[in-house]
Amino acid sequence: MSFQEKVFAVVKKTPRGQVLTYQQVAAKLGNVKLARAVGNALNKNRDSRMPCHRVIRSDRRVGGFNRGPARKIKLLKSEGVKIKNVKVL
DNA sequence: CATTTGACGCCAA
DNA sequence: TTTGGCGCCAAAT
Repeated sequence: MSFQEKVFAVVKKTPRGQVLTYQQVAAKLGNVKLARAVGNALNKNRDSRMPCHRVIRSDRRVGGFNRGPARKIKLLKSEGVKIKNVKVL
């Protein structure tokens, strides 16, 4: 199982309305420092069935996304996650 | 095989 | 509070 597949699995588990941090995902994979690689994996895989918008930064900012925060924020809000500007609650 | 890239995280100025 | 710099890792070049 490749690194990205693991990331994929973890993110897929994320319940609707809940968000994970890259750090948290990385921790599940065994090492917190993998946070970067996690984001990288999502970026490269970009699977449509992968709720990558539920993955945020540890400082609670939305973090990276495709085409500005709007897209991700919108999706998150649709799932019941409230956002204050770029901050996730 | 050596470097660069990137959706991160933390700390010091 | 906002920058900038450094460390860390996987995948792409």
